[in-house]
Amino acid sequence: METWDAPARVRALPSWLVSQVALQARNVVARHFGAVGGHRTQFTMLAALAEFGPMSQADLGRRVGLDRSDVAAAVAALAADGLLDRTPDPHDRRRNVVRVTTEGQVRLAALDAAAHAAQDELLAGLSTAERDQLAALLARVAGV
Amino acid sequence: METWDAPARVRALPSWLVSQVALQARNVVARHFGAVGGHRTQFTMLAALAEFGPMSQADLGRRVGLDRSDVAAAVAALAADGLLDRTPDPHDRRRNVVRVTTEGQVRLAALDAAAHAAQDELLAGLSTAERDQLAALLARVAGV
DNA sequence: CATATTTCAGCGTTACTGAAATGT
DNA sequence: CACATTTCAGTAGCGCTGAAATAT
Repeated sequence: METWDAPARVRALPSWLVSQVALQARNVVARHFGAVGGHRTQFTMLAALAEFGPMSQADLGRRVGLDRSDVAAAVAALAADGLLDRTPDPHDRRRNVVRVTTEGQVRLAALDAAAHAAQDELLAGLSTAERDQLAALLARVAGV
Repeated sequence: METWDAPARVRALPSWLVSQVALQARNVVARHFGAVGGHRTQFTMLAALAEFGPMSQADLGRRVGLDRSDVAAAVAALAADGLLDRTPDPHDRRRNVVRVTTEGQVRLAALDAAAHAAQDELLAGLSTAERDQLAALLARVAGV
């Protein structure tokens, strides 16, 4: 929580501020997810499969904004842990159909709780109304 | 500017939103700085030296939140380009005293203009009041 | 033939660690 | 002796590219 008194020209840039907060967020979230034995990528992928149902790896990547390449690696790791199930699509044999297992749903619940705890720690200095305001503004900039 | 319809659980996380915006910011800023022939790191370092005067590399790193290791490399590159001047401190011969050159001040002005253009592009969807609100909230979370 | 999917090997950037050399 | 500074070599996460193999 040290303050390094950055130059005024830098401190005034939203792009710099958002990068600083993103760095903090990355560290806080990684620590909370790590305590449950998971990663940021696992959470987004399991959440997408739980919400939208089984889909191909390419669709999964497009859903959560992850590269096809990284999805392949993450899916392989999650499948190895039994958290999701990867089977060839009989209708289009280029594809793998990916679906969450029961074990995966348990992991997702744990990651969800960890994610919420991380938000509380990250945004400890803001009121509920301010958190909502921040989230709304960020969502508009992100185009989400 | 594609929207991939992320899962609700993920989309609602400020930590995820801030990371998405930080990624956009990184790309926009890199493009604008690149057009001037510079980097994000150069800007923060030159700005700190211009605002606070000559200092050691360690102090410079603490100012702008950069690692000692990365500062050494960046200072060497900037010194090679004549944008700053690095001389041994006569009072403490472990240290290098770093100061901006005239050429460095010219580059800083160009980077400053590029930075502002990048903010405009990044925050195009927000009003001036909303940009200020976002910056204020981010500054509080960042602890700056 | 053009296009799409999965997979792998590798790159660039950012933040960081560990350790050596030098000096206070 | 403990500590600080500079520097280098190397690591980890993240986002990405290029290309091969496979299938539509």
